[in-house]
Amino acid sequence: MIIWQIGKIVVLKNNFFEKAKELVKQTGDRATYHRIRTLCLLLEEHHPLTHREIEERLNVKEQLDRVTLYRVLEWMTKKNLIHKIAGDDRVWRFRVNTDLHSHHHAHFICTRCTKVTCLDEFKLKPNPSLPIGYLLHDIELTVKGFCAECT
Amino acid sequence: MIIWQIGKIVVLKNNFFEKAKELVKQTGDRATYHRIRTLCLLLEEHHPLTHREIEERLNVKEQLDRVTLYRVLEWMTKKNLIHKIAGDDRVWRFRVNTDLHSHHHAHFICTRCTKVTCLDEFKLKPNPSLPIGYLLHDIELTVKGFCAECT
DNA sequence: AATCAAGTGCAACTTGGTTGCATTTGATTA
DNA sequence: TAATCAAATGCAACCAAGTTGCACTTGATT
Ligand SMILES: [Mn+2]
Ligand SMILES: [Mn+2]
Ligand SMILES: [Zn+2]
Ligand SMILES: [Zn+2]
Repeated sequence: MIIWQIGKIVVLKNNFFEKAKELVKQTGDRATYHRIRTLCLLLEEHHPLTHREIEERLNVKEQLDRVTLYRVLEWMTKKNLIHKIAGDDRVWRFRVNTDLHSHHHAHFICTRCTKVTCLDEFKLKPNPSLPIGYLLHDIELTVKGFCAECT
Repeated sequence: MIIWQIGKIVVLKNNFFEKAKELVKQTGDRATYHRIRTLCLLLEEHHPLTHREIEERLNVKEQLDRVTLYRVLEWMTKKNLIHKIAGDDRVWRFRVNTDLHSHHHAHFICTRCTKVTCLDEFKLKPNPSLPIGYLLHDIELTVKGFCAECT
């Protein structure tokens, strides 16, 4: 447990590496270094990240092939450790699924700076009416506009 | 005004070319052949089309450069003649904006056949609460699952 | 320590979309 | 009707996100 202090803001930084390791092991698949490291990063983050952003952050300390990262992210999505969000710039953004942060909420995307924010306030009604024969898997609600910094 | 009959279903096919021409002229910008032709096609269609799908349909009769089509679609979006929908396959889909078909409704995307259907039934509440400083421009609600043909 | 499928790195590829620039065209004007 | 000229188009080259194939490496199991 590390404590960061930025100005007057105190941030408690939990031991995300151990948490990530545990979560990866729980899937039953191999607990590889890159899987743990990537999940660890996503656990730390407060907003969804693109493949590029993740790659840049991870490559600061140790090299990681971009194809491997694509496969790691794909695997984590399949294992429900993370979820991905389709942006207006045709780029996926990834965010960890925790108990607190399920993917049943809306996302805000700033059309000026392209940053994505999760709108946890927004609750969606779980069973909308669909045409006959249609099967619902997921609902994605995206709000577009300018964020506080871009207004 | 042409009438088509498929089995017992009678379809009235309006003069979309003249309608398209009129709509393009109303913008004040140049009423070019490709703009009119593309809008004409989208007026006829019952569901959103990708750039590819539009290109294929238009190239049946006369050649049209793909870059020009990209620019025509971009222009029509800017002029609010059409709107585009972000799909899970990282491909834009375009659909005409008519008075009846505003873009304030939800879209269903089949994750098996990738077809997109407009859910005109779905109404969205117009003013959701956002964090302070955030400015809303648009809401996009996408429902994912299997369509009637893929279930 | 030996085993071997699962995971990784690398190169080559695919695809949707963009950019720069020379040529053509549609509305305006003479 | 012909001249004009910015707007629109066609073409080639480019870009970036994501995928595929295959040889090499590694983590769990024995
Ligand atoms: Mn989210
Ligand atoms: Mn629509
Ligand atoms: Zn912003
Ligand atoms: Zn389908």
